[in-house]
Amino acid sequence: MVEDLFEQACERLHNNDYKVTRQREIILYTFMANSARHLSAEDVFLLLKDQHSDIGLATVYRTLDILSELGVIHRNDFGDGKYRYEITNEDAHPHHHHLICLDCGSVAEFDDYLLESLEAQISKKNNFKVKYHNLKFYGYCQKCSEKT
Amino acid sequence: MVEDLFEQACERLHNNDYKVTRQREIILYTFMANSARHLSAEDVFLLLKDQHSDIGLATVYRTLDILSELGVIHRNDFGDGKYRYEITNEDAHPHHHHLICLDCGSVAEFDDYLLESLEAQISKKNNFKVKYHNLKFYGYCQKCSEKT
DNA sequence: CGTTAATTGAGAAAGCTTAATAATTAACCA
DNA sequence: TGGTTAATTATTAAGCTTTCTCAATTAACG
Repeated sequence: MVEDLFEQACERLHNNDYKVTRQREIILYTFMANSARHLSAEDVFLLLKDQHSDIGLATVYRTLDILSELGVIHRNDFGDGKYRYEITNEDAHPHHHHLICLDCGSVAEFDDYLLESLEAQISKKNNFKVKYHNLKFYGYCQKCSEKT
Repeated sequence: MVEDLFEQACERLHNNDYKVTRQREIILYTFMANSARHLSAEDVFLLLKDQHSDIGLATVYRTLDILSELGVIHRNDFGDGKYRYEITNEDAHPHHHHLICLDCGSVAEFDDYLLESLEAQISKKNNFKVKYHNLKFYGYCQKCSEKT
């Protein structure tokens, strides 16, 4: 199952004329090992620093671009000035959206089955071909609510 | 009505110990005169270039921060690397969300009355105090759909 | 009006991301 | 299996939006 994700990613690289390089493999494994987190480019770079200090920051950025273009990872913008990525795994963790705490910055998740019908309505009403949507709720998580 | 917006904004500045300066007035008028657009800081700066070339870019940024903090304008992030602002006018143009064309970058709008109940559900289910939400649909506008 | 603290303009600096380039390497084929 | 070729890489510099610094200016209050 986990291996499937890796194999699938390599296949996508191959099918799109990208080479399966050591650096790309390592970055892929990093996302698989941190599937619960939302990693920025620098997060990834720092995670590699000990074991793979030869991998440059620019390579991390380029790899994140390619992997998100291929849908292997998903790019999020939580409004904190940097993009954050998470591995895509529709089986174990289907399409979802985010709850962002305005106080501590923590990110929780919720699934979005409720949005499907809304998307159809919007498309029809506005003559707009929706490809994807993006929904974020900002507020205060339980911990931060209790603090005050 | 239009004057109300201006008066209201000045009042909010005053109530929050901000001064009503010439620069802030001019930037406010710029937003009122471009209520249909989503202006970036540089857009505003360029609009002022002819008549008010003495107003610096830093002042524009600072003013946008204050006005959006006070809710006079609203800050949008359409994912193109810069923030875009529009004047808030709940009477003439109630709370709404955006349809962003992946081809030409145009931004259309739709109202969001459908989201209110979803927000309540999310709050309850996740123990998360929602303050506001942000919904964007990405896809292709009618024009760009017809091109192909 | 004079005083005072906020605001301003200009330019430097920060922070994230993207090029440029010369050296390295994955992938294909003989 | 080894040679060839074009993609990929590390490093460094550069780009872009936004924020900071600071001396000079100005709005607001009495």
